[in-house]
Amino acid sequence: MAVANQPKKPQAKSGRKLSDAGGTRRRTGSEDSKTRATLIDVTERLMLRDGYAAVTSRRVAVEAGVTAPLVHYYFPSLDDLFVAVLRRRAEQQVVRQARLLAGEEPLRALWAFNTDRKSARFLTEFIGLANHRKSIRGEISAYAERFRAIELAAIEAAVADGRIDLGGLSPAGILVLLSTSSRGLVNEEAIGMSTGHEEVHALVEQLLARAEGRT
Amino acid sequence: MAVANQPKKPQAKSGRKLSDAGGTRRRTGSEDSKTRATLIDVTERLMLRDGYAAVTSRRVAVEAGVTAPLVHYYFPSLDDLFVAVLRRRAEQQVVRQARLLAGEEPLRALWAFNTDRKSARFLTEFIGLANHRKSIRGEISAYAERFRAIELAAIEAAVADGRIDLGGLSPAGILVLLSTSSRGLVNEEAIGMSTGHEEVHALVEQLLARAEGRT
DNA sequence: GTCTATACTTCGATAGAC
DNA sequence: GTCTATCGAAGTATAGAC
Repeated sequence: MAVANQPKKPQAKSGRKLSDAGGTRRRTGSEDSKTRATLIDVTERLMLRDGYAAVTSRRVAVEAGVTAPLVHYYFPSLDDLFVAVLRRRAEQQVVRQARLLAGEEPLRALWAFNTDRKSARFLTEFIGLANHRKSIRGEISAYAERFRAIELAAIEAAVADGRIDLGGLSPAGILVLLSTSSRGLVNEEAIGMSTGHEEVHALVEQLLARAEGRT
Repeated sequence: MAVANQPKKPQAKSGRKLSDAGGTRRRTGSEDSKTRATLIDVTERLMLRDGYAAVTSRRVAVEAGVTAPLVHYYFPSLDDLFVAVLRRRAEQQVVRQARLLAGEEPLRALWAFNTDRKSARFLTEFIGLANHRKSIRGEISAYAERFRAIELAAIEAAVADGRIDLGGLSPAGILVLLSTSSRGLVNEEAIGMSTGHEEVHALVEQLLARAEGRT
């Protein structure tokens, strides 16, 4: 008999809030702790290598050489950890993106930016995460939309001053088409698919050449 | 968060095997059991609603109104369950796809087929799963490549007999471009993104009209 | 300010009773 | 052919010692 799982306490049931619901906030590690940064690094690596579902406090702890509870000291809940990764990454990307889009060939830059393995994989993981953890969905889609808005503005500006010529095609349409397919390509590649990939790259290059000149 | 709880068994560390590694296969439920079909139904629903990471034997059991061990009776490991979902779904889709692609407007059919919410969400979940559970990655990408090959053949045939005119653009390139972006669109939509979506649909319609005629 | 001890829950999976 | 009893590992999270 013994030990059949007794009904435990009502116990806050892990209600998926960021940090703390509204009362007694538990203590957290300082923003500029080296350990904290390491935890974010490790989480990034895990997400890229095995997907968001592979991120657990224990695994992050092992990879970082610390104990699991320490992870919760810096990030009370896993959602907090994911959000920290998202924010750090987004801040870095905003800078990189601005530099790239300012050049003579914004479309080509966009394609390069979005086919970057790391960026594409990240965005995909976060989209999957947004679907799974509704509590951080808003944060994720807000960032994604923000990037898109910046890119759209860059393309529209380039069309306006004649740096690129889309032949009358919608800038927003082209942007989304390129963004989504670059992401898709990288994800397919990651699982070993390859049919048609070379052809898309050639096709896109052809379209970019037509819009921005040069072969 | 669910995530694999792999037994630490000595068992050939060569990675997960489907069903049984090589000896004593445990008993399994019959292929045509009603319960078995229900478990696959429930798993599909869970994957669509909360993502692959939300699929646990316990959750599946609750939703199906059975006990958790019964899930393992039909599907010794969770990977077996995922593979069953994949196979059943793929078989259904092959039929649907063949019917659609045989028509006068294969490109339009392709776009419709791939922007179907359920299909797109599924493929995305399986790609994520392939990344997370490497043991079934091959199975997943093999199916995806098989679908792509069929689609490619359909497009090439349509180009050959003049039903569509791609203006010299690569059929494989166009195919991958449409497939990846349709999937991306659906996923973005699922998390609440919308910038540029209308424009892509219009853009694609424009391109399809050019290739297959008609407005 | 940082980390350890530890609680409690849920996981995948198995053995063997019905 | 189906389900109960139960295991041991791993999961998130909290309290309180340094």
